[in-house]
Amino acid sequence: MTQTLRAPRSDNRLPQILDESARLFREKGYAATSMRDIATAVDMLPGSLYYHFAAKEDLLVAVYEEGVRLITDKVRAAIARQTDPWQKLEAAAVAHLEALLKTGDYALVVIRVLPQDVPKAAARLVALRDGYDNLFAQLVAALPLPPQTDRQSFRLLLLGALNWSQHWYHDGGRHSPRTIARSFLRLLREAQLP
Amino acid sequence: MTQTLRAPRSDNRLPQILDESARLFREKGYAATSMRDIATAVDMLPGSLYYHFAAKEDLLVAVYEEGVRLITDKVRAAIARQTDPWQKLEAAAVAHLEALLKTGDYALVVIRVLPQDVPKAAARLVALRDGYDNLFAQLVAALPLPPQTDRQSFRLLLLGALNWSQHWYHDGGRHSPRTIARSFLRLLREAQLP
DNA sequence: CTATATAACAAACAGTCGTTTGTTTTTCTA
DNA sequence: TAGAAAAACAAACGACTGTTTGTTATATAG
Repeated sequence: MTQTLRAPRSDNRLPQILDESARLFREKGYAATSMRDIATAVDMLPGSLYYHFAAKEDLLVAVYEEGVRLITDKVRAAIARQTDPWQKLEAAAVAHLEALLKTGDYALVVIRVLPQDVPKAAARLVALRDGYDNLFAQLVAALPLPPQTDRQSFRLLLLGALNWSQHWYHDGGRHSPRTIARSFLRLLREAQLP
Repeated sequence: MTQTLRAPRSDNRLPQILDESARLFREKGYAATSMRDIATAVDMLPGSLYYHFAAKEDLLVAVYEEGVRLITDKVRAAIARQTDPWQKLEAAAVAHLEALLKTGDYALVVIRVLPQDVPKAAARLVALRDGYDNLFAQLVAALPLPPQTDRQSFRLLLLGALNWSQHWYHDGGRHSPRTIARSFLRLLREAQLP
């Protein structure tokens, strides 16, 4: 067999394209970010981007996938270090929020760009998010809660509040992502204590 | 004094323009909605919209203001019917969520369009939102909570979860906006009971 | 009835959009 | 070092963008 595929060039600029795309998609949103914006940011001509991505939507999907992968990895790693169900959930919440607010732009794109903004790729984005949501559903399922507790609402309450924090969080604030996540969880946990 | 101002025409089409703008801004977002989209929806020519609004941004601000007014009115009315602090908050949460998920498009534009999407009007939008947030801050301040409770986190947790519900709520679901708001509040309240 | 403010049309403006095409430069492999 | 693949440039395509301008129809007040 002949080696038909060549190794990618060493100074690959694809990461840079993704980085700047993530930054712009997060800052301005998907629709308001033009391919020319991205091209300018990476110091290329607009057409050159189409060597790496067939369409603007594919560029977003790539950023989105990387964002989901990033959050998922962080949360999985955080969970693995704990054994107690409540501590697992707290670790997950902290990791989730730190991924959103500290990791950078990829993660924020995931919760800022709506699937409906990218009709042709919407189903793919929704599937990616659902897979992640399932992670939290399992954590909540493992909690020792009173039998009448609505675990779905519990998950939606926590995850919604965490995701919404992007709108009011700012870097120099009194609370870090870690303390925010912890104080949310404390408010929720005290409900279930004797 | 002479009457220089004339009464507006009876079949004023301004409400229709606002309605369709709200619908489109909610469905597609601000950037992805064109003036031609709106003009088509109200069966006008694009240029005719500029008789009513000087710019696209002004159209958004008008929708946004109406949205804030709508939510605020609903919540204020709901609060007024209650006396107990917890019941006031629950009534406010229910009204808030019903305004978002049942009232229509105006209210959703308020939490779906980010101020940063409209640079020239951003400050105005932020001010409108802050005024509304203050309403909830007062309700939380009135709650009989243990002294060590972080009331700011409490408010952000509740309001964030309520606002995020737009992303997963769908009309035919098992839970109505009212039951969602109530179950969120129950999860939060049980923490503070003896 | 007529004057006038209201509200729309009709048509275009310059600029930007995502994308395509053909060509050139750069880099790695054999 | 020659050849090929990778990665960029250069330039344009048609469609669409927010907006402006001049004109026309319509309703209402005097």
